[in-house]
Order: sequence, then structure tokens, then C-alpha cells
Amino acid sequence: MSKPTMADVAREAGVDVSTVSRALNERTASLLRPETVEKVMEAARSLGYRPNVLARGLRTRRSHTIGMVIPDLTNPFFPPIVRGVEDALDDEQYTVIVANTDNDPEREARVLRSLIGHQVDGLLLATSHLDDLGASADALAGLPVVLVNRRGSDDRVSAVVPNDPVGIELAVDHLVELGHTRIGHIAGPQDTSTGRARAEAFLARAPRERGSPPPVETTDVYGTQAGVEACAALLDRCPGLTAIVAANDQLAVGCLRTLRSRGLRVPEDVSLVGFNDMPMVDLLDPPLTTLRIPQYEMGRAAGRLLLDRVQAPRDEQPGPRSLELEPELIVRASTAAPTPSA
Amino acid sequence: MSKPTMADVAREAGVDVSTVSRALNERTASLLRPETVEKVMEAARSLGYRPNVLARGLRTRRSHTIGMVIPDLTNPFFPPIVRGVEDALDDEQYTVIVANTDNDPEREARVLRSLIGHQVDGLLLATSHLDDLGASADALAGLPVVLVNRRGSDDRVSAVVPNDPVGIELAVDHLVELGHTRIGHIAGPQDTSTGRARAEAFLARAPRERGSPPPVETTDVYGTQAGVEACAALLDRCPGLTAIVAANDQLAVGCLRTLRSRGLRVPEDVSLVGFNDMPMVDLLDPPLTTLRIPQYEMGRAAGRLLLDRVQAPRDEQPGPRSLELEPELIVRASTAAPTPSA
DNA sequence: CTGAAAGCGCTTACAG
DNA sequence: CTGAAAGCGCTTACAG
Repeated sequence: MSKPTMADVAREAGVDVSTVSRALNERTASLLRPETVEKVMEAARSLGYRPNVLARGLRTRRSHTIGMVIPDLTNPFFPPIVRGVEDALDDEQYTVIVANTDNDPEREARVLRSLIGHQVDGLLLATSHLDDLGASADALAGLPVVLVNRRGSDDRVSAVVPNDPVGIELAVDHLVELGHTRIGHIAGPQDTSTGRARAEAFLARAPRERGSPPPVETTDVYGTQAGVEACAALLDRCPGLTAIVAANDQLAVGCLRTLRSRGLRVPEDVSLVGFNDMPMVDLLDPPLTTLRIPQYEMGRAAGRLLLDRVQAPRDEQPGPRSLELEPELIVRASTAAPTPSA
Repeated sequence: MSKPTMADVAREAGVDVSTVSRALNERTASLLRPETVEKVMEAARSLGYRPNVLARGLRTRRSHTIGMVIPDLTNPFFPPIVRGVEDALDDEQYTVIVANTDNDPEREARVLRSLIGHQVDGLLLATSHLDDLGASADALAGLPVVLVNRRGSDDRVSAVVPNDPVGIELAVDHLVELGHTRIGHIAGPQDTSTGRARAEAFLARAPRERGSPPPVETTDVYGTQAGVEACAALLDRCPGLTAIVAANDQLAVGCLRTLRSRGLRVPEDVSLVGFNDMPMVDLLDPPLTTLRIPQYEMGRAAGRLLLDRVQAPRDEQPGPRSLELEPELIVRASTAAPTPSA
């Protein structure tokens, strides 16, 4: 009545468990007589046998699972990445365990311990904060690691990231072509690699006004409320802006709220560009111009990269590899030429 | 250099592995002399020891993991539920493995096999299709199961669901109070318990027009595109409608597109109500009136229910329990009194 | 080509 | 109060 084990299959097929093991393993089935394999397969099928991957993992010292650490699954940015990872791992029958940190360092340490306890064969880290990798390096127990949507503090660790500078350049150039000269930036947290890279790219690319401080307002978190507040501060400090580039869509949504509450129309009074092309931003009022980054592909690539390391023999580990995926500017209705009267 | 095992800790502390096991297990630590426990703890700490949960699971026949099956993680409806589940399980140190089916029966069977192979102690099923549970009942190997956001075909299986009739009644009554008399319904797939319950509730509650067929259009899936098409069909069939209740927000978003493309204004020409209160629907044009269902709480309750079954001894399993969570009508700008001239 | 044996890292009766 | 032994369900050298 309980789950059948290999011993049950062996009894049913009239062979030793080791023979069952060989018959059911692709790599070793060829060692056996075809009719033996057939006999075992048949017995396994008739009993509804499913190998116990825990037992296998204990013996082979490979759990065939990998851990993925993200800030928050309810942030719509992450699910497509997770799906990409899953699909990449699915090819090789790996399972992913996803853990949320809510950007809480203590919780991050806890989930990391939990994943390691589950004997994950590798780790995908999409948490955004810099530096914590170094701190917990030994806690990671030498596991293969690939970063997703963030860079490491050095390049000894593999990473799959969007090409942030190109994205910001696309946004700024689009606004400049429309005729904007006074463009501001709502920057993301500067302890994240994306927040920093985007702010730097903005400063390098946006038109400068001589003498005045750069129209950049920094937030502590990537969130709507943070966008509301930063946008208000930016408008107070730089009254003449005709366009804003937000470091991500959630910040842009916050900007939208502030602009609306101040009676400023988008795009007539202020143009607005987001980053990420989150679900439903095409249905906002107005539909948001933003940068699409291929989240699913990012997850897939990261999963593939990790698999390559996990499956390589210990003595021929591939070196760290970094991949940059190109963003695409999606022009919608939140950007337009500045109104002359403004 | 490799991960320390219990044997390493035993050596370090100068005791037997069984003593280490007892010292590190809350339930058995009291059997030992306090200073022995302290000695072991200290050794474990100094080595950075993490118990191997695979080995433990093999021995105790409890993996301390549960499987959760959902249609699609990128549907924003599910992540909050998953977080609720995780938080419920976290209390007892359980881990959840999430698997997506994309509503593909073949994929569903595959992920179920995979989860069972991972020796999950229980299963949370949030896939929407009816009947497939009976079909795979034996495949489930007698595992404890709790359904989320769907009912079973009979009530022998526990379930946590929104109170669909109450939700639809709130929506219909809201529209009737505004003065609407010709209200249509975009129904979800009729092979899902939510789709069916909502359509039935609508038919029972909405004002009837004598002689004419009920203004209900059914979709095959819960998706934006399905909403676009069903809305078009409904408008063609029932030209005089002044309000539409959609079976979920994605269908409502599809309606919004169709209405807009036909030059019908929302809410001036047609009022629209969704279901679920997905993220960002408050930012649509216009902000969507919808029914909020407590997704996080639904997940938490389901996780708790499952834990109760998983942790109960085999001979005193609690009977199946069903929970209905009450939806709340969130009135935004997509509903208004019908325009007299319409 | 197949079987018998050892062992992965734990837990838990059983002794003492 | 603690140790020695058996065993969870697999895999894989080692024999034959």
C-alpha cells in the first residue's frame, strides 16, 4: 500500500536491487541484457514505482536540486525569471527550490542555511544587495553560484544581467530626440548593482546643465511609495524638468501618482520612462514607455550557466562567465515632445 | 573542506554520533546532560555544521517538504498565495517546492511524479481543472492533499476557496444599486470550480430579462485575450448592456480593451467589475472596481490545514475541512450609474 | 551480464 | 545518561 521501493521491484522482477538500479538508469542500462531491462521496466511500471530521489541523492551526493534566492515572489519582475530557470533545469531533471528574503539580511541568512541543509547542488542569487555575497562566502560551502540581475563585487562569480547602460542610453536618447533638455532621474538603491549602474549611465548620457547639480533623486528601495516620495523631492528641487527616467517601473508608477496629484499631465507636461516592462504597465494611464528586459531568457541563461558548473567535474570547473542581455525600448504613450508653452 | 557531517561533530566533541543527534534535536536534548548538549552545540557551531535533511528524511520517512502545484507563477494571482503557504510552513520548518503546470494535463502528471519522487509529505493543489484529481488519485500515493482556490468534485478533500457566490452578489448588487438593469457576465472556464460557481451565482442574482437568453459569455481560459474575444461576442449578442461583471481581472482587462476599441467609454457607457484585485489594477485606465480576495490568507490557511494533516499520526487523521474566505468589494472608477441617454 | 556488499548521513530502539 | 547497531532506499566498485 505504501510507496513501492526498489526492493519491491526487484522481488517482482526476480532480480537483485542492483540490477533494478542499473536497468532504470539510462547510463547503465546498456550493461544489461535487453530482456532483463524490459523485465525490470515492466515490474516498475506495474507497481507504479518512483525512485526516491532523497536516497539517490544521499548516495550520489547530488541532490539534483538547486536553490534560488529572490527578494519577493510577489514582485512581478521575478516570476518570469523563475520560470526561465525552471525550464532550463527541467531539461536535466533538476528541481528548483525558491526562497524569498524580503531583502532582510537575517532572513537571507536563514534561507541560505535552509537551502544548504537541503543539499542543493548550486545557488542562483537574485537578491539585490551588494557585498553580502562576500560576507556569506564560507556559508555557501563552496557551492556553485550564479547571480541573476545583479553583479558581484568582483568578477569571480558568474552573473546574468541586463545591459543597464544601453537601456538608460536608449531612454535618454529617445527623450532627447523628442526635444527634451531638462531630464531627471529617479535612481534606485545605490547598494544594488542595477541602481548604481543605471544612475551612472544616466549621469554620463543625459544633457548637463552647467552649474546646477544633477537632477537625480535616489531611493532606498525599488517600490511605488519610494517613487512617490522621490518624485516629489525631485520636482521640488528641479522645477523645470520636462522628462523623468525612473530606474524601474515601480518607481515610475510612483512618479505617475505624484505627477497626477500635482496636476501635471503625462506626457503633456512631463514625459516618463520606466524600466523592466512589468506586466500591465501597458494598461496604465497613460501606457508606460519603458525598457523591456528579457526576464525569461535571463532566467534560462542563468539556469543553464549554473547547470554547466554543477555538472562539470570538480577538477574542470568552467571559469566564471557573465552574460549581458540587451534591453529594448518600448515606446508607449507616457513620452512625447515637450510642450513649448511649458 | 567539504560539508561537515555528524561524524565530524561527534569527533570534535568526543562523543558518539547518536549523542550528537540527540543533542541537536529539541525533543531528545533533554535526555542528555546539559554540559554534553553544550559541548555538542559548541562543536557543531565551530564546524559550521548543517544537518543533512535528505539523510534525515530518508531515515524518518518525512522529507519535511511539501509540493505545491499551480498553473503559472507569472499569473500575479498566485505569488501571494505561495507566500502565504511558505509563511505557514516556515513556522514548522517545512520547505515548499512549487511546480507550474501551464494547465497542461501532461505536464501536471509529470510534475506530480517529480514531487512524489522528492518524497513530499503533502500536496497543495491550486490547478484549476476539476476531475483530474480523481484520475490521479492513486498516483498521489495516499498523500495528504489540500486544494487551494478550487473545490474538489466531492467534499472528501480539504479545500480553501474564496466565497464566490458572495463575491458575485456584492458585484451585482453594487451595479443594481447604481441603477443598472442590463448586466452581462464574462464567465470563466466551466471546468473550473471558480468559473462555474461565479457563473451560477451571477445567473441567480442578476436581474433577468424575460424571454431573452441570459447575457453570459463563457471563455475557455482565464486570460486577457479570452476576455477580448468574449466581450466582443457578448456585446454583439446583447447590444443594450450597461454593465459587465467579469469572472476575473484578466478577463476584465480584455473587456476594457474591447470596449475601448469599440469607442465605448468606461464607466460612462459601460460599467465593469473584475474579480481578484490583482496588483496594478488600481492603476488601470480607469482604475478597476473589483473583488479582493485575501490571497495571502488563503495560502496561509491552506498551508496550516495541510500541516495539520501531515503532522497528525496516520491513525488519527483529521477529517477533510473546507474554508471559505470572504471577498471584499473594492469600488474604484470603472463603475458608475448608467448614463440616461445610453 | 548479474549478484552481494558497502556505504551515503542520519535516527532510534536496544543495551548497559 | 550514552554508546553500538541496525536500517531508511538507493548506487557502485568488486567479484564471478
